[in-house]
This record gives sequence, structure tokens and C-alpha cells, in this order.
Amino acid sequence: MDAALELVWSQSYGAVTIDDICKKADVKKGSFYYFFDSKEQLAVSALDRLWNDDWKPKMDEIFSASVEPLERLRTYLAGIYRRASETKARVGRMLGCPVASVGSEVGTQECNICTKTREIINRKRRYVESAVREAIADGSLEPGDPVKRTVVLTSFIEGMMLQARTMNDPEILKDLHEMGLEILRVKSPPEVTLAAVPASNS
Amino acid sequence: MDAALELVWSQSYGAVTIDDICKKADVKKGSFYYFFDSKEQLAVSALDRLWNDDWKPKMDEIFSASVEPLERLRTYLAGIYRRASETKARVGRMLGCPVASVGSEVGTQECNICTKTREIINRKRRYVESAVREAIADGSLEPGDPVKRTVVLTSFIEGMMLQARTMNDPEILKDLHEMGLEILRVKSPPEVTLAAVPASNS
DNA sequence: CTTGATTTAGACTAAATAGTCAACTATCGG
DNA sequence: CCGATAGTTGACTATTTAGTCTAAATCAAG
Repeated sequence: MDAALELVWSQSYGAVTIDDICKKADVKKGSFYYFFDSKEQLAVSALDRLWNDDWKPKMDEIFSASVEPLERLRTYLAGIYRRASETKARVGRMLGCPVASVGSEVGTQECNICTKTREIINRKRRYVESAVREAIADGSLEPGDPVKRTVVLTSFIEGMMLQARTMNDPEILKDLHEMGLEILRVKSPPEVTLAAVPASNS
Repeated sequence: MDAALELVWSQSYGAVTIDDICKKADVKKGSFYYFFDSKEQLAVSALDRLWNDDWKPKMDEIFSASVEPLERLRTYLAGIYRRASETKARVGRMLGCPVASVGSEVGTQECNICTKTREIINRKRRYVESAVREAIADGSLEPGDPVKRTVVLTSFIEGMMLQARTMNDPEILKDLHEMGLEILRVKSPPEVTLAAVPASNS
């Protein structure tokens, strides 16, 4: 599953063959088919694992209720550019969001992968939405519909990631944090925002 | 090229084979290789044609200098949901932006397709950017950096399209127009905006 | 019509790919 | 140590796929 994720993330779902995955994982085809029926089933399992073992814990930490809602969003936004840069430094490529990439690629085919990517995207969104709702309620964001505000923010983020991947340039994400806060309509002026930034590395 | 575009758009670049394209175009392999060296070269030609024969004329019309800058942006935004719905009605699927989909899929491979998708995305952006710049200059948008404003808007749009494709639901784009104007920071209140809409079908 | 150039057809090869299978090996509870 | 279960292996088949090649067909101009 790790090998499959890496390959699919750095290339695309369609470009990766079962032979590639077996080679990368140093496993023979027979072993592969002992555990999985097909590439599709493997992809679903791998995405499921990605969510449960990697993303969910991280999201639970970032969006912990012990942190102020606006601060959660700040931390989330700041992490995007940081992780993209790290990945680019590690693999030499701007990779973007694997779930969005795969989701877009197979989204027209109504396979099991679609169900899984949709599920993960919706789960992720829920974290953002509840933080946005709370932040609007506690007055740290301008009043408005939290659902729409979340749609705008998450679409913006996905669009930025998509573009960074297409252009192979993580630097496109440099101002994502700042732009994201602007989209969110933070009440306090940017000067105050800037002064508050050091607190985000807690 | 038409057959290739249709297939790649409705599925993905990796999922479409030369045989598929030949079958769809009702052409034999020998003919294909008489005109093209490979699937990649065909894709580049097809994307180039898509831009020159389809997108560029449309963009030139929408972003005509004879129209007020804000009005250009309005028309552009309104067209996205409309066309997505039409396509969904025609092919039964929410397809999104073919250039963005292909660009994301092959973006990590540094092939000729990448160059072409990047070129098209940049060209498209220039239309939006100049309209945003003019709209800020003439006071119909709040003051700010037109480049950043454009990045935010286009990323938002691409993110929405990506999501609509992943979810196979064009209705996600229903409020794109309104949300886009909010992101653009239109100066006049939404009531006035609403009253001005009928003028957009000119 | 004739000729030469362009285009098409379809059979062909070689490689890649998905998927199968029976034999083999490791592990683990008793 | 035994037997059983779980896991591994590599060779195997069938299919798909990219790409080639030659002969036939079409076309355009004199």
C-alpha cells in the first residue's frame, strides 16, 4: 500500500501498473494477488490507510478543540506550504494532494475509488467547517454562512495545490496562508495577524 | 484530435489508448501514425487546437475591451456553471476543466503536454488578470494587488471544478458566480449586483 | 487518362500487462 | 517436533497495447 501510494502520488493512478507496484514493494505478483483482487481494491485500501493512519491523526491534532478555532485554521493553512516544500525537497517534485489528484482522475468512472476519495474529502472538510463555524460564532471571523465560507476556502486550497502540481512549483503556495485568511474574512487587521503568527508553532 | 479530446476529457489521459482513439475516430492505426508520432504528440496538438479554435475565441469575446471590466468577469463566472451543466446534460457526467485534469495528471512528468497545459492556463489567467486590474483601477473592485486577487479567484474556480468533477455533481458550481464576486471584492452591494445581472446577456 | 504524392487499410511484431496456479517456505499454536 | 495455516514464489497464459510496414486507394495537377 505504501509503494502504491508513493507511485500513484508521484505519477498518476493510470500510469502506475501492478508490476510497478510489486517492483517498488519488492514483492512478487502472486503475493500481491494473495492480498488484493485488483489495482482498484489496493487503491481503496491504500487511501483508507492514508486517512486513518496519517491524515486523521494530524487533523485531530490541528483541529483540536483545545485550540482557538481561528488558530486551528491558521495552523492548517500554514502547514500546507510547509509540507509541500518538504515533499518537493524530498522527491524533487511538487506533488499536490494525492486524494484530489486521484479523485479527479477516476471521478468520471464511478468505481470504488471514487467513493473513497469523496469520503476522505468530505471528512477533511468537516474539520474546516466546524472551525469556521466556531470562528464565526466567536467573532474572530466576519459573520456569514459557514458552509459557503468553507466551500470557498477548501476550493481555493485545492485549486492552489492543483496549480502548484501542474506548474511543478511549490512556491505558488507561498502566500496561501495569507490569502486563505483573507478569504476567511478574519476580523482583526493583518498587522495584528502578523504579530500573532509566532504563537502558531505551539 | 476531437476524438482524443473527448475521450481524455471524459476519462483521463492515462486511461485512453491509441486504439480507443482510433476506434472513436473511425480511423485505422496506420492513419494515426501517419499524422502523429505518439499519443503525447497528439495530445499536444489537440490541446493546442482546443485553445486556438475554441477557448481563445470565446475568451476574446467574453473579455472584449468593449465591455466594462467587472462585467467581463461576471460573464466569465456565470458561464462556468452554465457550460458545466450543459456538458453534464449532454454526456451524463460532470467533466470539469480538461486542461486542469490533464495538467494535474501529467504535471510530474515534464513531458511536452505539461508545457502546453501550463501555457494554456497562463494564457487564460492573463484575461482574468487584466480585467481584475482594470476593475480595481476603475473602482468597481476594492483596492488591492490584482495579481494576488487573480490567483485567489482562478484557484478558487479550478478548485470548484475539480471538486465538482470528483463528486460528479455540477450543482456544486451553482453558487460559483456569487462566491467568485465575493472573492473579487466587488464594491457595490449584492442588491445592486442582482439588479445589474440582466445586462449580462448582451 | 497518367503520374506522382498523399492518405488509408489492415496485418504484423514485440513488449507490456493483468491475472492464474501449483509448489514451496515460514510461522505459530500445541 | 508436528501439523496447519498463512504467505511467497516464479513460471505460465491470455490480452492489450504501441508501433511498423507494405500494399492499396484516393487525390491533385498536367
